[in-house]
Amino acid sequence: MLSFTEENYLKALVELTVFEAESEEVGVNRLAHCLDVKPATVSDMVRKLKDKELVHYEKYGKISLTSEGRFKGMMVIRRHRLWETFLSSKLDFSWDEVHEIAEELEHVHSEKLINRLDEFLDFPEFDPHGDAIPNKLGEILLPSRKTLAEVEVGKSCRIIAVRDQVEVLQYMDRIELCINQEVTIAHREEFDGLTTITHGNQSSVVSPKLTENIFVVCSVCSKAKCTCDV
Amino acid sequence: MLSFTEENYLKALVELTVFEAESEEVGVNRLAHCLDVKPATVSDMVRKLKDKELVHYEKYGKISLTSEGRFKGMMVIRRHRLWETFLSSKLDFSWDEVHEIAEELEHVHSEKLINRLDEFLDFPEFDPHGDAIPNKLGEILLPSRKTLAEVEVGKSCRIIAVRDQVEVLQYMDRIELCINQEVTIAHREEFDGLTTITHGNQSSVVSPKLTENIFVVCSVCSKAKCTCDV
DNA sequence: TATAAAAGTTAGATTAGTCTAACAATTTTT
DNA sequence: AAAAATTGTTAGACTAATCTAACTTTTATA
Ligand SMILES: [Mn+2]
Ligand SMILES: [Mn+2]
Ligand SMILES: [Mn+2]
Ligand SMILES: [Mn+2]
Repeated sequence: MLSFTEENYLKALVELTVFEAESEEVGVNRLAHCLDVKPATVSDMVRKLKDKELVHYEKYGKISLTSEGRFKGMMVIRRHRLWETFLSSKLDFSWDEVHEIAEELEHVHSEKLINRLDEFLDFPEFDPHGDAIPNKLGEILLPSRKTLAEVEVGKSCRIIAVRDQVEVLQYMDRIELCINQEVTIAHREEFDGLTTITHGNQSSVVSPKLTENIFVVCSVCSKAKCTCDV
Repeated sequence: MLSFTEENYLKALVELTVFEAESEEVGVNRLAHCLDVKPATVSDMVRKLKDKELVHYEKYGKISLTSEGRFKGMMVIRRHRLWETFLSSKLDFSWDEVHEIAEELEHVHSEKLINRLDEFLDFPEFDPHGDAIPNKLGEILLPSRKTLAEVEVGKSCRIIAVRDQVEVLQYMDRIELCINQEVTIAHREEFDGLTTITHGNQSSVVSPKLTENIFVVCSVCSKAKCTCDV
């Protein structure tokens, strides 16, 4: 059985090498920063994960997941996102509250529990932040998506996901932006990226700090399967 | 924030000094046995819990809970029993499966979560094994109850709770005994305590190993409030 | 290509929780 | 009340996860 710590390393590795997907491998410093520990700590731990055949790694080299490591990490993310969905849809938590609680729930190991929960929730495809939920085989839909910061002036798009950070989520609530909403880029200031968007009957001026954390697809694509460029 | 380990010590102390209630205090050996660790380990840990003002304790003396320790321990039990109820009533787990999973879920700390869960379950009074669920103030109903082994021959009683142990629960399923069921003591062998009971249309011969783990009240009393002797 | 910068490793320390083995205090029995 | 049994404590060791500080390797740059 993996410890909390080991599970968190695998989860971070999936996020860095599968979701962010600049590359399938990652350095010690990057992983350390992501887990908020020192590189020395990661150096040690990665050796342990290698002994357990959860990562590929050679001294001074890059870290990547084995297929077992990837599966185990994906299961942590599956649990995290299913619990977030449960908290949101059954216990009426708001989307900015669920992450913190799911950080604990994701480490409850019972496989039967998570599959029953999945069924109880009617096999949801996405969590409250629009992130796809891996299935019990560890497979996940990775829709091609852009950030709102990348959409050209004049174009329209639909929000399909948001980075799961309390400040982002609360800010979006405040200006009444939400998932599935149609947004049009009315104007973008070259100087600082300040963007004027229209959504619903409103118009807001937002900074890249927000737009870089909002993921969109072009308006005409279906939420689940969009593969076009916005 | 308390660690898993500290929470398990407090939970065990509540079980020994509140529920079993031979006495409000307990020795190092007894607690060690209950937690499946060595007395040396408990000696150390109890000093730590004393520093945190969770227990009363003097070297070579007995251990007892402070009111803060009692409250914190009671909250662990509240979480345990609410999750067991959730697993049983919402996710269709059988009563012998829920304990193991609740041992992990009970350490998820969010107070808001547990109060929302309580509401979602419609404020249940008892868990699937008939044990009362402490309220958010740490108060709990401790109904006077006997074990089935103590009921006299010829008398009838109703099962209100069962010790939460997989083997006991599975055995009861097998002979079709369950909570709220009416049972009559038809005969008891002096020699070895083997007891013949009638329940429903059946009759079974059961040993003290079973009857000592089944809690009952007299038939006419209400489940929740019985204070009479069977 | 030599040097500087960045990235990564190692050694040694710390904390939590556990153990065994030896010892000490308390309680029970004779 | 002395001896025996039980109960509890301490010392020393171990593992997991972390840190800092010093050192080494790799990469980038002048
Ligand atoms: Mn999250
Ligand atoms: Mn999420
Ligand atoms: Mn239980
Ligand atoms: Mn129970």
